[in-house]
Amino acid sequence: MAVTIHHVARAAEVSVSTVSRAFTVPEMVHPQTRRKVLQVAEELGYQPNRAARGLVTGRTGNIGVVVPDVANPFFSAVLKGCAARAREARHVVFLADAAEDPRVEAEVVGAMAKQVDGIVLCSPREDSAQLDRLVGIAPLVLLNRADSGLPAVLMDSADGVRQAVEHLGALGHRRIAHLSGPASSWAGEHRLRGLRAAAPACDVEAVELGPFPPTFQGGIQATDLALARGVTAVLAFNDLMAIGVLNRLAARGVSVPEEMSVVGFDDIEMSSMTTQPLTTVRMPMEAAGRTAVDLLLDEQQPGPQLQRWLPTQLIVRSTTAPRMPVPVATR
Amino acid sequence: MAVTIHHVARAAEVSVSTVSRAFTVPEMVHPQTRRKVLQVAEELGYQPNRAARGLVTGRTGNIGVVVPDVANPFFSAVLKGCAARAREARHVVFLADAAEDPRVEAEVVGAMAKQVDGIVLCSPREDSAQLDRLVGIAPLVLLNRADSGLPAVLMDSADGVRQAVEHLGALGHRRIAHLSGPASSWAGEHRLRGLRAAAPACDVEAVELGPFPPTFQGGIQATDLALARGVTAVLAFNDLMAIGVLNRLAARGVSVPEEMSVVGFDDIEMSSMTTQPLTTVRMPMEAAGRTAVDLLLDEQQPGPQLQRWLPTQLIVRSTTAPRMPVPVATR
DNA sequence: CTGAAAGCGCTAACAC
DNA sequence: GTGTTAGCGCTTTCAG
Repeated sequence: MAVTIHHVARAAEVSVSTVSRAFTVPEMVHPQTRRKVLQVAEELGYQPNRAARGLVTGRTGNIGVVVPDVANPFFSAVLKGCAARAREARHVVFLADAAEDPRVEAEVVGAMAKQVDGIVLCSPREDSAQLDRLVGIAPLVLLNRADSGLPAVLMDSADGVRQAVEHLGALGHRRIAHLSGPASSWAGEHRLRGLRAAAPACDVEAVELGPFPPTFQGGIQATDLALARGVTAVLAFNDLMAIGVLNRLAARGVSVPEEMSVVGFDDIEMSSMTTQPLTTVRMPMEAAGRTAVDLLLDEQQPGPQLQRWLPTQLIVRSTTAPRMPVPVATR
Repeated sequence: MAVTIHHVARAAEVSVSTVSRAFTVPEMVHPQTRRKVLQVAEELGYQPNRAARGLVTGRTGNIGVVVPDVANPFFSAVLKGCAARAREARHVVFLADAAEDPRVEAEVVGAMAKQVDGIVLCSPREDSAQLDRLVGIAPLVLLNRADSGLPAVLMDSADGVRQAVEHLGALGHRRIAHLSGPASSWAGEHRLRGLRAAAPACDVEAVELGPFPPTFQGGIQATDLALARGVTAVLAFNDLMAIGVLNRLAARGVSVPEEMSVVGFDDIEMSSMTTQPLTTVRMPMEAAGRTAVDLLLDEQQPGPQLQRWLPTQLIVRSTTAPRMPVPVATR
């Protein structure tokens, strides 16, 4: 086995508790002793076993993060935020990819439970009842969903929708399509509510299409439906879909943004990676990850229903108005 | 505290050892006893504490993965592969984002060391000496780099370069630029060797440019240099750069692939997400992650210098030949 | 087949 | 300030 606290104690000619203290409460040991202990530890290459420590303290210094799909830029950005914040707090991140499967989600929560101080559940796919059963297994924070009275980090995408609709409305668009993602998506519901509130207020008609898979292919598939409904703009569930839409529009000879405006959600990097004029609602994903970890670390007293809303912002890349007559106020 | 093995033992009216055995060596306990134990455990919601188990068995059931940047699609794909393979082996993944910083890399290896059965180091940025110091702290597997006699998973990108050069050469390109990424990249070195070997053989002249940051911006920056050197094709370090190149070419009014062919490395998803004719060398990243975990799990006897090479493949999306006169064999 | 007991590496009272 | 000791939750001899 590796070098333990006993080896250090022996070599430094002190007791194990002194070594332990030198690491955990340095100010409690004589400076000289401390120096010697730390030096010996360094020489021996001693690193405290965090698992053993966790066993007795009850706190592990690990943060669990469960995502539906690491390869999804949305979640890898969240993950990056979590990892960064965790590191600042001298914690390490435990990751599980739930492969979009609710059962796997529950399973990994169980597997990580005792090895972490808390778990960030990103856009969990399970239903409320399943979620309830996880409460108590470990401190939980939801990201991108509010449920089961758990603390949650949420993005105000309803407001993002509002900004998008307002923008399009101001340009003269009167009929826009909303391409929804997976039906079970909490964020999707939330956006839809935002859409239904914003559309009448901006004098635009919202055509609700979907659900579609939140992918490039989903975008392709959705485009033809949108085109058939005679809209002049589409609001896609995420950037992957939006890029699919752009591709399909190009294939069908529809020019963007002259004949059709496209607005995407989620990922800022992605939109900078297409040469197409894609307008985006920027979601602060990395900040969301950081905030979720914050909540976990602060969680001394389980404040009931603690929710943190993060703002979203419309990034406009194209301002072309639709070809239809733009109504002018006549007074 | 949560429900421990003692609670189960008490409730099932057996000893802790029996409960333990029911989980770890089921065939060693009487079927009837086993059934009862497992049932009671289920009812109580008991989950073995893996940290405690690890303390005595020496094996934790955790796999550590260190990546320079989770948000990079290349690494998130690797991560996905690792997570998938780990799950199959009933292991969990411990993730650390090293933020492209060699020091952080060494640090997190230390932090994870005792909590994992082994660590996958993805494209480590540290130099050989620093790497040497990590050997022994924990079983290590390198991904995308060969060094310090450690087992490694490598992608045969030199062969990918060969395929790309051969392809371009066959189309009549005689002068192509190679945009390299970070200078310290092992994979970069390896590709460069591939390039230098392939270019003369295919009768093309390779203009080596760089190093550039392996980003969208890096591509922008590199493009102007490439253009000034009068090449008809560029081979970008990765797809992010390639997309930057495409954007910059568009901005400068250079049409692709008529006036310039662009070949990228790495990410297959990415290339399906641009409407531009981007040809790619496909890197089997997810498979690489899986393989790395395989190596870790198999690692009974530390086989000296065990290396696994994964094939790469050119995905051609555009076959336009350059405008320069194509040499025709006259015989 | 099952139970009792000895730790895994560490921290946290409790003494000195 | 420092040492001693009792566990944290679990597996694993060693006896029955």
